[in-house]
Amino acid sequence: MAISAQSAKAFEDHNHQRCCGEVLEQAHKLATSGGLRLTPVRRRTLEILLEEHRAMGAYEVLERLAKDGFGKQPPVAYRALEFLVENGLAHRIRRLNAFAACMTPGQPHAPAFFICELCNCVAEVQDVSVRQAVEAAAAGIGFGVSRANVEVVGTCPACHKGRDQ
Amino acid sequence: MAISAQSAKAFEDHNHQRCCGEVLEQAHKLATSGGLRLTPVRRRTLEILLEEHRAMGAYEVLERLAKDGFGKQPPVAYRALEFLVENGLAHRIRRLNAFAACMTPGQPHAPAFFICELCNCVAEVQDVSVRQAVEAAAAGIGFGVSRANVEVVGTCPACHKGRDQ
DNA sequence: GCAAGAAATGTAATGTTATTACATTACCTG
DNA sequence: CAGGTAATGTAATAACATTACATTTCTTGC
Ligand SMILES: [Zn+2]
Ligand SMILES: [Zn+2]
Ligand SMILES: [Zn+2]
Ligand SMILES: [Zn+2]
Repeated sequence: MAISAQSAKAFEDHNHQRCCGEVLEQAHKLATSGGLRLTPVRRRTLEILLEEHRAMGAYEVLERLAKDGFGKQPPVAYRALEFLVENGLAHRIRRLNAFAACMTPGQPHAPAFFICELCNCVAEVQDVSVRQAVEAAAAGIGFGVSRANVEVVGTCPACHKGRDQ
Repeated sequence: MAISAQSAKAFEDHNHQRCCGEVLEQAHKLATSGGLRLTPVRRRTLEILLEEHRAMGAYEVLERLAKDGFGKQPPVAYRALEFLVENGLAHRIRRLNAFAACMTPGQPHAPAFFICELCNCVAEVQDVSVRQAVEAAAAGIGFGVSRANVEVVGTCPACHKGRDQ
């Protein structure tokens, strides 16, 4: 049995201010050490994604950026988001046509996303056993994995509880 | 270790005529026994999806349907596709904004999709261990799973071989 | 410091995917 | 065959995403 289910901050009571702060700091470190340019739009985009543990559509991000004085056209948001995704600072959630900040930037990645269909919160979990199962299945059919999306829809602990009343 | 990687027809030499035929027959059975109405548009849509082991966009399906004398507007395709998905005769591949015929309709379902980024073919694999890993991860964070998307991008056996020359 | 090139940003236009709303037709049921 | 329900057809629009190109900012070798 492989190591499984790490903490899913999104579903736990936690100091979110600090939670964001840590991720932003980590992002900053990665930028300086890795030669990435975390420009104002990009940084602001990451901050916006970090505000809540949920995914945001590109146009929702764009609206926020426009209010903050950045450009008003879709490429402004899409470019910033693309940069974040390519550099491991955000993830794209295909199921939602949306983006979420990465909660463990810079670390080895095999994320699974758990999306609550009631409150829309999204938890990113680094789960080795899911990845291993995918790799094993791929090996069984001679498939070479380059990227895997694991997106699970259901109810988060809080909403799950509420529903059973 | 759980049972893993069943056959992935899409990646194997096989009698595809027969492969389609079986799925269509199975779909027909399900329809009659389950009280589903597999109307002409819906049946034709399924046939179109079955022609190749790849996913098709709704507008691509629509074009084909229109040529066959059905309606020319998006809802024609989207409705037929929605019907097929809801009744387990097709799957939606979020990663591709596209749809693929289900290769094992009527049977218990925990599909993972393997998408070749070179030839665009898509294999549907019923893999218990992937599902188990997802369930375990979910249990670990108190999440109640209702649906899971597992979509893996990479290279299929044929393309993988070709690339190593 | 300052030109030349590269990277990032801003904007307009357009392409692609998906849904809403409503009229019409086909189907079932008594 | 009337009355209700499910399915289909069409128009309009919404939501998501990309291309193309002008402009600015940053870097780098001199
Ligand atoms: Zn937090
Ligand atoms: Zn991550
Ligand atoms: Zn086949
Ligand atoms: Zn299936």
